[in-house]
Parts: sequence; structure tokens; C-alpha cells
Amino acid sequence: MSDSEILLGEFRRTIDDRYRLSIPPELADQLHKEGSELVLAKERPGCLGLYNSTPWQGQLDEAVDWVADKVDAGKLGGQVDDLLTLGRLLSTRHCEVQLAGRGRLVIPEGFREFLGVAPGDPVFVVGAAISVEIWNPPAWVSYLEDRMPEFRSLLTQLSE
Amino acid sequence: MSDSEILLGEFRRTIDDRYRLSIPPELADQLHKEGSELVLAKERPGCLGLYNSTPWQGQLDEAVDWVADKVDAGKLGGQVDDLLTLGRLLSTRHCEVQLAGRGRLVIPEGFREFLGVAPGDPVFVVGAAISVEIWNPPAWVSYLEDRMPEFRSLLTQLSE
DNA sequence: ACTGTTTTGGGTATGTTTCCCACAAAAGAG
DNA sequence: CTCTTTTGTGGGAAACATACCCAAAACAGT
Repeated sequence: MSDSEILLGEFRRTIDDRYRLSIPPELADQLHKEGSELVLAKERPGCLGLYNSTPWQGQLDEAVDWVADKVDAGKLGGQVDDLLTLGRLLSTRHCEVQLAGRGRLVIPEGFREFLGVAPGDPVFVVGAAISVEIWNPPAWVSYLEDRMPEFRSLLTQLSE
Repeated sequence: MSDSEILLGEFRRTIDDRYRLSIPPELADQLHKEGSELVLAKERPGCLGLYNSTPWQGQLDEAVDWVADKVDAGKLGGQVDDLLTLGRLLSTRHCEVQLAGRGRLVIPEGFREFLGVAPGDPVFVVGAAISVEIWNPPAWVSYLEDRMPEFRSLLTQLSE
């Protein structure tokens, strides 16, 4: 059960001249199987994350409600700046998308620059357990060099 | 039958034009008999490991279940980031494979560069007790020079 | 409404993979 | 020593997937 719900795999794809990119079927099926909408998020420069919107929406609503309650209650204290920042990030960070025909994702304006790709460029599509990520190749390589040494300790840490 | 419990042996093979390599029957039989699927892993530059997937799957399920419980309990905290990281590393380090006809393994894209082989190059196929490893010859030689002196102490340490 | 521009969908080519089968070398039996 | 069987490597052809390209559709401005 749970084993087949983990999104895994690394694939090389190229960005269309119209900023479209085909998601590998094994990942797309799993993301889309619930029939729900998808959410594209700016994870970090050079990396976009593609989530199933239902779990995502739940967490997000929770966070927003929590902040809204605080605002209503008037107990923001000195956290106004933080609130403003959070609002800005919430506004720009994600966007609802859907896979077009042939399992193709159109990368929206604003996300293109963040991903740092031009039409015709290659990217890596990577399964990240609960999401599918699109990586700019240099960012991916550099990330791996950085984090790969942690692998074994992470696995054992999360296993016990 | 203690002879069939652990994978042992050193064999010289060559990678053909299509990045195929034949696994010696005595190793292939043992790997394939217990479970269905196999997992190929990037062990270290110049070395790939071939595992029976069931142990891996178990360990991974454990990790994911652990995090899933925390998520359900509402205390995700920084654990989501850890899960994402683990997923990414798993995606690039491991890959499900199966032996093609004649017990041959096709080395997938991405693993070729890591192994550092070109079509026609020789490799060593080595039994590593619980896995079968594919070594780039220079890496193998250098590894042996490095670790062979430990042999006797390792043996006594592990047998008592 | 018309026209120029952008987006969406899908046919098709090209390169890759997969499934076989053939041959050759090596190992084992008589 | 020779014949038989097993094993390793090569290659052809079919199947598949990806990405390029063009046509239809949607949109917007005039």
C-alpha cells in the first residue's frame, strides 16, 4: 500500500519552446490518480515542486486560518513584519495547474524565471516522496553534492 | 545450504554497445529467486550495487510510515523537509531494474556516468554478501589496495 | 467582427529500448 | 579427446517514448 504511494525516480526532460514539459507517466499517474487539481510551488531557486492539491490545501488553510485568527484577535504584537512577509510569499509561492494533454505541464510565467530555464533547456524531473520536482540541472547537481553525504544517516534516522 | 546464503565471487564482464552486461548465473539466480524486482544503487563513484528490492522497500516503508504518523498527528515541523530530502536522494541513488533475457542487466541513463564506463569497457562483477556490485576496474583495484589489509581483522571481528 | 498573436492539442519522426535469436567460447561429460 | 551443454556477446527488428513541428482554437486589440 504505502510503498506504491511514494513518488520516486529521476528523469531527464527538455522544456518545450512553449515552456511545456512532459511529466513521466509513472509519476503523473500517481499524482493525478486522485482526480484532484495539482499545485505548483516555488521550492527554491532552480526547483519547482508539484503537489497533489488536496493534502497541500489542507495544510495551507490551516496555516492561513491560524494567522487570520491572530489578526482578528488583535494579538499580533511585533509580528507585523512577519505577517507581511508570509502574505507576500503565500501570494507568489504556489499556483494551481493541471496537466494538459499527453501529461504535459505548462510552466507558468513567473515560475520560469524562478526555475531558470529557457525554451529547449533540459531539466530533471525528480520524485521527492510526496511531490514531483522539476530541477534546473546545475541546481540539481549542486544540491546532490551538498546533501548526498547525509543520505545514510537520514535513512536510518527516519527508519527508527 | 550455507553456500547459497551469501553472494560471493568475482567475475570480469564487458559492457556492450547498448550498456548491457550479463550477470553470472550463480549470482543472478540467487538475487532473482527470492523476490521479483531488483534495485540498482549508486554506491560510490565507479561502483553500482544490485539488491533484492524487498529489504530496501521495507526500510523505506518504515521511514515513510514513521513520518506519516507524525503528519497525521499534526506535528510535521521540519520533518516534511526531511522526507522530501530523503525522497530526492532515493530517486537519484536507486532505481528499480529487472534482468532482461539471458540474465542481462541494462544500466540505465545516469548510472552509466556514475559507474564511469563507455560501451565496450570491461567491468568487475563482485558478490558483496547481500548484494552484487558492478565495479569500474580502476576503482575496484584502488579499493582493494585500500581495504585489503583490514581483511584478517574484519574476519575475526565478524565471526565471533 | 476582423486580424494578428498566443495558446493548446496532436501527428509524426527520431532516437532509444526491448525482445529475440544466432554465434562463439568455455566448461563438463563420456 | 571429442561431443554436448552451458554461458557470454553481438546484432536485427519490432515496440516504445520523447520532442519537434504544424494546424486548429482561443484570446485581445482595434
